[in-house]
Amino acid sequence: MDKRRPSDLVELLARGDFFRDLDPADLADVLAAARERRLVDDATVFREGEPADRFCVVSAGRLKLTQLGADGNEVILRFVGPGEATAALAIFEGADYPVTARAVGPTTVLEWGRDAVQEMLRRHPALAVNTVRLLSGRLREVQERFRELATERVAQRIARALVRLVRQVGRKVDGGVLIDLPLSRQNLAELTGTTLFTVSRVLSKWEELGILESGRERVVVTSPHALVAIAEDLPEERGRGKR
Amino acid sequence: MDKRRPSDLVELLARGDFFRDLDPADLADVLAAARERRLVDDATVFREGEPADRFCVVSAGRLKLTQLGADGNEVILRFVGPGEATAALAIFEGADYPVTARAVGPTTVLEWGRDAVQEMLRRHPALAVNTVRLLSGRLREVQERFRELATERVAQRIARALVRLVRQVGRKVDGGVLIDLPLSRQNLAELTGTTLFTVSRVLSKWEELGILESGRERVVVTSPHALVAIAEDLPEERGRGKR
DNA sequence: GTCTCTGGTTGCTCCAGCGCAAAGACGCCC
DNA sequence: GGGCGTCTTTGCGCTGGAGCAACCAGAGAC
Repeated sequence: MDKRRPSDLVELLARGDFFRDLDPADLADVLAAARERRLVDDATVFREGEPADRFCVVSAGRLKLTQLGADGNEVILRFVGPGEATAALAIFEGADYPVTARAVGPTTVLEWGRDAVQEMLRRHPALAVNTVRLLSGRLREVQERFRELATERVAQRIARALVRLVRQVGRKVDGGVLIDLPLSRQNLAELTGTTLFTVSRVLSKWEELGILESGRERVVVTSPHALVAIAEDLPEERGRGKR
Repeated sequence: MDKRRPSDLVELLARGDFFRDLDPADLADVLAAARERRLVDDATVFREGEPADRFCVVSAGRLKLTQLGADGNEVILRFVGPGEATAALAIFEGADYPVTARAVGPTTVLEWGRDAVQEMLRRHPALAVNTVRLLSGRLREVQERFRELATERVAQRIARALVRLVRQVGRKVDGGVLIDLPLSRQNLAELTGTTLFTVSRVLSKWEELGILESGRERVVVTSPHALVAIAEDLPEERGRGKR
């Protein structure tokens, strides 16, 4: 993670969601305009409400995007992994960041100021299309989660969150898939709109049922299938088709 | 609403969120590529899951965007008024509509096929920026509502929904502001992730308190101030600062 | 090894809000 | 203007899950 060479970064960007379809020469250009920033665990990249003046791509590690409610309780909107972009709205004058971004573990990000972003967009019109695609995807995902929150019960939402995390940061280990991210009960609660108590209870139950194993900030899904069944509210396994 | 002339439409688009910053000549061009479609109340423009092949701007009336959950219960994502665009993702090949759009009352929309949209984008790069701005705005709004749903209680959410509706479709009448849209308890429930029963109870209480007057599919806010206070959880009025 | 700190568990209580049923009120159509 | 269908209200019971407190466990720190 330390001996990162420019060519690695070029490859990362080429694979990422924002700069794809740019040829390597252009990527090198783009990269030249970036500033790399190293963050320690839990460092803040930008804060909700601040004027959005820079656009950012994770080059290593991971970011957590959150929003805070009135009385201090947070909501996790999503995690941003290597190659992924965030703060696309930094393109405009006058906008504020709608979320706070914090590092999950040691993390490095590439940042571009607004001017640089606009310059890039002008030079590479394909980027505009990528931006739109990216935003559409995010929008769809949040809408989806909104619907879930509005219509599903807690267990189902937790199952969905876990399934997503497995897909996003799952790592095969023996006995199952590890969610490769320090993930506390509190975190899961903030992802699903519930409390750490309820999450704890639900996970305990699933552990009894052999669906997963969990420890301190650690979840290993041993039966992804069963989890999906719960997430999708399929009658699977025992007839738990409640609602 | 019937004797709509092209010049009216040009003006509508110029004021709308998607085509702003185009000059009238270009707008006429753009308009020439559109198809106008008249819809009766509750007619479907497009359905969740269908391949997204057309982009659309409301020219008169209003659309309701919904998503359905597993067992038939719906969620209302937002209303789309005259001049507003929707289905921006129709720009891409292969995407499906993530929501269903239905007319609220007699409505007319302008539609463009994907090819036409891409042609427009190519000819008028400013449109790409508008698209990004538009999507950013939507994203921020949904994220906001997600946070509310995750952290706030029902009454507060209903207050917020009403405040938004007042801003969006409020019409001054004597004694307050009418929400100019047939709005049933069920609708409010689908906007706020609750049930029509709870909405009914809450509205009754507020009616007693003199905050609003409501009838069949009709809400007149008589004290917007009080409603905002509830929405923002300010200590306002009586000391009801629960939570 | 022990101390401390953070995170997890679990029992208990309580209540916001859901779900249902039955009755009421409106608007509309013929 | 009478009937009907849709929307609304309200009482009642019930429960999912919040909130708290007390306790437990593992991981560093020293």
